Amino acid sequence: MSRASDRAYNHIRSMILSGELQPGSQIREEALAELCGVSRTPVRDSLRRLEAEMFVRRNDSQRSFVANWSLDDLEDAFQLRAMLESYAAKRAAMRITREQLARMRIHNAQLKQAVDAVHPDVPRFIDHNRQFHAIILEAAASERLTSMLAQVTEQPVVLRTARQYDLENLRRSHHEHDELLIAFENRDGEWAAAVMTAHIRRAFHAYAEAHSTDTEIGKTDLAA
Amino acid sequence: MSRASDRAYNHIRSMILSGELQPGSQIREEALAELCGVSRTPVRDSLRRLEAEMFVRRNDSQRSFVANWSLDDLEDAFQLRAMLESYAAKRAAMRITREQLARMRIHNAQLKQAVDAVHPDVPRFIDHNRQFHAIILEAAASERLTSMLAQVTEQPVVLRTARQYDLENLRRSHHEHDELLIAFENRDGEWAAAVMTAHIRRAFHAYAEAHSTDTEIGKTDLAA
DNA sequence: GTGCAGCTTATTGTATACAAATGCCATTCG
DNA sequence: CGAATGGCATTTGTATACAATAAGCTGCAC
Repeated sequence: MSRASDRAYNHIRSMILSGELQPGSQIREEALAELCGVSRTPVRDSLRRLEAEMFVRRNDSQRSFVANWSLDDLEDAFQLRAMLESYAAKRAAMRITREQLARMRIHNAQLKQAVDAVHPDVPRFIDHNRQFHAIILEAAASERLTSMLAQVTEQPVVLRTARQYDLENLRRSHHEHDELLIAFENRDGEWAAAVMTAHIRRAFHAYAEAHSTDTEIGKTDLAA
Repeated sequence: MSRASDRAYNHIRSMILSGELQPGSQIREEALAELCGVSRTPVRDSLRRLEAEMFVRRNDSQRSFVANWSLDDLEDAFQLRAMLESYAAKRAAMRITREQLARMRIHNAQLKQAVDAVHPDVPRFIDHNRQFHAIILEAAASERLTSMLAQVTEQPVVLRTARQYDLENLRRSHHEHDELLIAFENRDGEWAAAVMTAHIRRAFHAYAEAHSTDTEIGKTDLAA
């Protein structure tokens, strides 16, 4: 982390994810270099990486822009995520350890608490949800899969405002996680994969519905 | 293509795929820079890209190495490829044009000729096969999918010596392609996806079998 | 007033110099 | 004799300078 290159990468990436760098806006190496307090060299390194991860795009005259996804792109990403994460579940079912299962149960209990409390804490839910899924990926033990999933899982925050999923949906996630845990305990990869597919698809539909009703955000952010 | 950076990228990539740069061997920026006739800067750019595409790996002290895949990694790649390419087939079924179908038929006829001739021409088969699959990807029209598939489709040549698939297997590929074409004509995405899954899986099994009997290459190339 | 030409400016590409870090080897001390 | 340590060599990281390219603008001609 002490490398300027890594700092620049993380900085830029988080600026994209947080929406600080707006989708579609042009990126100038010099400007980012000043922002990160480094020279253009590490910024360029970072841009190449982010480009490969499709967070950054370039036009034919080598100008860089923050990726701006259409709703189609987004649905495509969710489809890919459903497939990849189901595959992860299948692999994980064969390899997962008791210790990993225990950690998953903890996170699942925590995310349940987060939405069942009198004052629901959605960010906390999101965090434990993320960790729950991360353990599956860890158990799947495929570097390639991990890097591919990163590309379709992390998305700019402007496209998934925190309050968008209603609590009912969040609670259903919790129950689907329960079912995943049972599938893992039985080391039933097919079952785990099927549950995961349903889980991700449902999440997307909830998401798409929330956005189709929210015409204001939908119109402005999802326009090409 | 006139950019030194692109030239370096293509050069290094092809050296990896051809086996000229052996899996596991260390990469020194300076050496590659001389080889490509450029400075270290574009070489570094290329290495970052190739790293993101998992053709190049780095240890914890920032040294780069040509990726060296285990048999497990390879099977993993094929599984991913089966999923991704099935998804491509599904998308393609909805979008493919008459013109694209026509081109696919031409390539399929050509690859049939290549293996049915008195002197079978395996490289020619491979080329038309590649183009056949490329058209499906083109019809699927998903950039993300395209870049992901590139990572699991292109592999060092040392791991797939030209003669490895016997002609019988190649002919079966031709017939599976025929079935894909019918599925596309009927715009039946599920069918196309199912055929594609079977197609890729069979190809992997033929491949794995050829390699398990060829202990010499298997031992030397697939060792960690 | 409109369109094109050429220049000006902004931005990226490349090379090089130097700094930092890593690995290797030899030397020394227990 | 083995392990630890210090310094040297190799390799990568970063900054900067300059070259090349593309965009934008100004002014001229029609």
